Amino acid sequence: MHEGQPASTYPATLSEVAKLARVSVSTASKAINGRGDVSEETRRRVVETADRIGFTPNQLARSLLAGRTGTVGLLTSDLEGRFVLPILMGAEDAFGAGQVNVFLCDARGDAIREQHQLKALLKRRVDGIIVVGRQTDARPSLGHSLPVPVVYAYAPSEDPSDVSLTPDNEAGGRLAIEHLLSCGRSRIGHITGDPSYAAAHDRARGVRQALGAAGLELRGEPMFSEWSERWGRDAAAMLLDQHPDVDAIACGSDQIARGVLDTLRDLGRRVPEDVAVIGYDNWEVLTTNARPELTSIDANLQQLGRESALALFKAMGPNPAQGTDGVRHLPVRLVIRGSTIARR
Amino acid sequence: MHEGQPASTYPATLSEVAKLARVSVSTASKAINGRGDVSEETRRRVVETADRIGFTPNQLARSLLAGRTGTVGLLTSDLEGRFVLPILMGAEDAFGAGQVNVFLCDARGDAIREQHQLKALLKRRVDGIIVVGRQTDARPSLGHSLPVPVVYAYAPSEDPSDVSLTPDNEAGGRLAIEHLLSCGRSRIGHITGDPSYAAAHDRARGVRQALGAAGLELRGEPMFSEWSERWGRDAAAMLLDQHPDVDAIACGSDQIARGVLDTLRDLGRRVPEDVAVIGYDNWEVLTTNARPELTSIDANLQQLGRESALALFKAMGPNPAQGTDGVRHLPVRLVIRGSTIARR
DNA sequence: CTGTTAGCGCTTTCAC
DNA sequence: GTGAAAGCGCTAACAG
Repeated sequence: MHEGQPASTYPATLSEVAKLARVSVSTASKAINGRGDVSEETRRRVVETADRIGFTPNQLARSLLAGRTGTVGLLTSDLEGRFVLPILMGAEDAFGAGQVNVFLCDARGDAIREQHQLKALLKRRVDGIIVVGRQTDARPSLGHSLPVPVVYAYAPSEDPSDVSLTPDNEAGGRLAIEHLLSCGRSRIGHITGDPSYAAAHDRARGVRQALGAAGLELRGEPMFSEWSERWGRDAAAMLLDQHPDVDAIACGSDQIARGVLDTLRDLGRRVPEDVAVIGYDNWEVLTTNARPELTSIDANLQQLGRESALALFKAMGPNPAQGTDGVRHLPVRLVIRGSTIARR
Repeated sequence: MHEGQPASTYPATLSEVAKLARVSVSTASKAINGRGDVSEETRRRVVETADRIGFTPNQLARSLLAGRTGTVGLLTSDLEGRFVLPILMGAEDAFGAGQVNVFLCDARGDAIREQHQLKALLKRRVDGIIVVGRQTDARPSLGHSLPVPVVYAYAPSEDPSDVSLTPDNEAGGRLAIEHLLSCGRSRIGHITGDPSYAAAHDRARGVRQALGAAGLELRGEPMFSEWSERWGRDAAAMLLDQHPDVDAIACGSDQIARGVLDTLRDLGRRVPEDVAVIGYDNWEVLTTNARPELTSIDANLQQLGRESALALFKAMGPNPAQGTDGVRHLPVRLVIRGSTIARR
């Protein structure tokens, strides 16, 4: 298979192929796309010629004709990309590699910029748009007056008639506690992050539910402040001071959990023997390097991306199934490591 | 400004606008693009009509005609996105928001997949391609037979006639040491990562250069193993055992530095008073949460992205300046925090 | 100032 | 089997 022509040359067109193969453009088209009835010999000659001069079909022309481009816009405000990349990968998987290409646009959390990017995507006739936020708080809808379907991933839309997919943080909180309970813990504290995040409250609610279901209560109130190791360190010290008997700490993020581990170590408490610790997010760089390695809740973001792509795909198809509207809360997953169960 | 029409409707075309505004398509085109001579009144009428029915010009048609699409492919094997995202942002900045859109393709480190993605990008007639690797080791060239210019970012191309931009790791190593020297340190060890990475060797070379220039020698040999906190912890213990007098440790990554900090703490060495520590990468989640906060070397990836975009831009333009070939090593930057200079 | 014409590269009837 | 012709949506000559 040839690699095309020198960089300076103009990309070959179908009519050039046709001329060289001494057939008409339409025949060349059919030959190359395996369509229609073309004699085996003609097809061979055309394909060979195309290969020789490095013909690459112009997808723009095809798209113009077809009315579909096979492109999708990923509109994000997730500067760090912790959420957007797994979602991108999941989407690429779901669409099937090479079938669909993704425009990644970063709006930098700016509504004006988002409108710009949206306009640009529409001009390029994307077949659909996935909007990825960086928090799980509901965000304003792009509206229903768009000519393409939209799916909201991670950050759901405020509008319940939009299609949104977001991790089930409440279930995550429950899952964390159920695991701690199953490890024989019962005196559990909860240190979490920024109270302006819905995620913090959702997880805390799950924590309370699971404790309540077991007839237990949280040690103290959930402690809110920020998603940082520093806060984890400080809060852990406070918690241990006020409730020296805690035998487990559920954390709102892995960063916080790392801080908690540090303080426990400083205070001479053994993990997990004296106090078990569980994080949230399963951010590998933090969890697998911790001492001991950190048990955590994984939001299955790649799966979320795949599902988002699937939902979009469905909405892009001929009969955009109506029943799938609203916020879908996707299951999360427990990843057990040494901070809750002693390794041998 | 209207938002377009209901999702079900077909996107309006220019000829529809023209019909409704009772002008010809060409006049409508001129009016909308502010081109040619159109009476003020006609322009107003056309623009108003376009707005009313939510006309969005079809960029595919424009591109087909213009021969340029205003799109760029970002071909990456950087699964985590630590490198690709800042580069993407820098590129978006450099191109000017909304002017250019970026197709992000993940090849998952697979050469076959990369070829697929490349083909897809060429079919879509991207105006240029930026290839982003996840290591600074040279990678195989995509070849010179492509119809569009290619710039290699982070991972340079093996082919010296390609345009490559990569951080100057050697300078980074020097910068780290020069900083430690300026802090009055002289008994310096070097703990770094995977010896199969060029980055590890380049940084180590810089370290040695700067020490040599000051008439000093490294304490022991550079210690290679893996880019992890665990290795940082283990190596630090070893280093302190063999060279108890070290007063500074230059680390090959922030992860390693975090591990080093942990061990120093465990052993009761004060940082930075007894031992100064410097990391590499300036990965915020690691540096700003460390105790004390970690001084580090920042590779200016966003800048790298901007420069890559600029280089591509130049190569995409009418006279693709020839003199810019080869590997450009971009300057790195020291970010001073509490692990090398005591805070008051 | 405005409209007519041609054509970007391709696919798709529909005759031959 | 093959080719001629129309047209996707738009812009850029050129006449009028």
